[in-house]
Amino acid sequence: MPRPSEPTRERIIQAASALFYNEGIRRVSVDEVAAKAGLTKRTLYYHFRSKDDLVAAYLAARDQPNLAVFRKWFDETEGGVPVKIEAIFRNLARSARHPKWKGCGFLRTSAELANMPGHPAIRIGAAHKKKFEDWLRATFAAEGIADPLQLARQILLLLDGSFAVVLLHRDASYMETAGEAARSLIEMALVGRRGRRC
Amino acid sequence: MPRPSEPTRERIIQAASALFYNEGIRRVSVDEVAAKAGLTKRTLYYHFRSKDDLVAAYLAARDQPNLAVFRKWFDETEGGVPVKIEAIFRNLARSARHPKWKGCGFLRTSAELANMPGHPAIRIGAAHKKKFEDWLRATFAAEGIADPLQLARQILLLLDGSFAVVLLHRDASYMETAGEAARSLIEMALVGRRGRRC
DNA sequence: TTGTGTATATTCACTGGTTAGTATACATAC
DNA sequence: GTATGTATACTAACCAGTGAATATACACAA
Repeated sequence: MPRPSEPTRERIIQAASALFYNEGIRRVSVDEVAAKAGLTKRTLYYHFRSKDDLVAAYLAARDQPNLAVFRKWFDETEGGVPVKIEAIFRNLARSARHPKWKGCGFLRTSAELANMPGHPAIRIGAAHKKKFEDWLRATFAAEGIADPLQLARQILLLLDGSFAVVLLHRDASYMETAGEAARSLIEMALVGRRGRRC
Repeated sequence: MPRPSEPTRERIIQAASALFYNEGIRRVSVDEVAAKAGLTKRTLYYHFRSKDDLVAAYLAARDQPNLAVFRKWFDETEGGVPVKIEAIFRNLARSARHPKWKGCGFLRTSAELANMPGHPAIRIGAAHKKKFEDWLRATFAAEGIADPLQLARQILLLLDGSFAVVLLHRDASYMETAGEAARSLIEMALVGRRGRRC
């Protein structure tokens, strides 16, 4: 089967994704990934230059799907922007209650590789979060909010904070608390939109 | 030197602390910790039952000092509670600009050990964050805020979010953004304190 | 149609290094 | 002479990456 190169590469990324997300980067060996993908380590090294490359590919494969889910949750919720953003947190809480949930793969990888600041996987994670931040910023700008970037960053901080806190305490209700804080901040910014006063 | 058992144990924890915080848990070997402490691995295993034990001791040693720093930053700042809390974030931003800063040791450990939910180190991390949350709750309760626990958790989410985001982007200004969000939320809660209306 | 060269894809078996934890013995202090 | 504390030397497993060989598909020539 020399020709169909893509399915093999895809299969390796799927295997790596499951293992790296569930057990962490350094805890998973290249042999384990290869075994899970149903091939040998040597074949894996034909498709990826190094383990670091594979880690980067694992995160790159999660970039678009993750963003798409957030947008979907936003779009499918009826109501104003505060409610639609809060819905993202509520849906996230629902995910986080599944026993296999283990936080945000991007953040956990950046925590585990904190001593390698230039690592390709960290750059991919940073770019991913920037994309989400920019989507929030554009959403708030369309609402006429005065400082949409500042608000976008505050919501992002609440979101990533809830990933960290829920992972530590294994208590998904923190995500709903974060969602309420996010709604408050957005509503406050909307009220101040036209310089209204009490 | 058989007698002075405490200094040896202390020295091991100091060495472990520096290495685990800077490089992560799984990246640091017990041999490295022993070497940094100036003794052999066998001696280390006389004082600690296992590497997991040592990791737990590393976090336990950071519990009280960390909380003390936050309280100090709060106490030494002039002004109301919103400003005093914001000062914590500003001081944290200052720390985070030092090149050796690598986020919150508790959160990074919980991210790295996410597949071992009952690990003693994770329990110590969770207890640490609960103590901070409770200190915030008591502080807000003393101000007569209606739901002090909810507000405490929102501030905690912003704090831990800023640890995660700043570690990923290496941009400490997110901490100041989080501080402004925290101040907004507290001020909003203070205004609503007596059920005031516009 | 058939033979053949070449790029693609895969495997087996290995290297050199690391790692958590231990068996045993030795030293010091009281 | 016994508790405590330290060191040497070891085990058994693991792990990232590689050398050398092999198998398949396809393009092109005879």
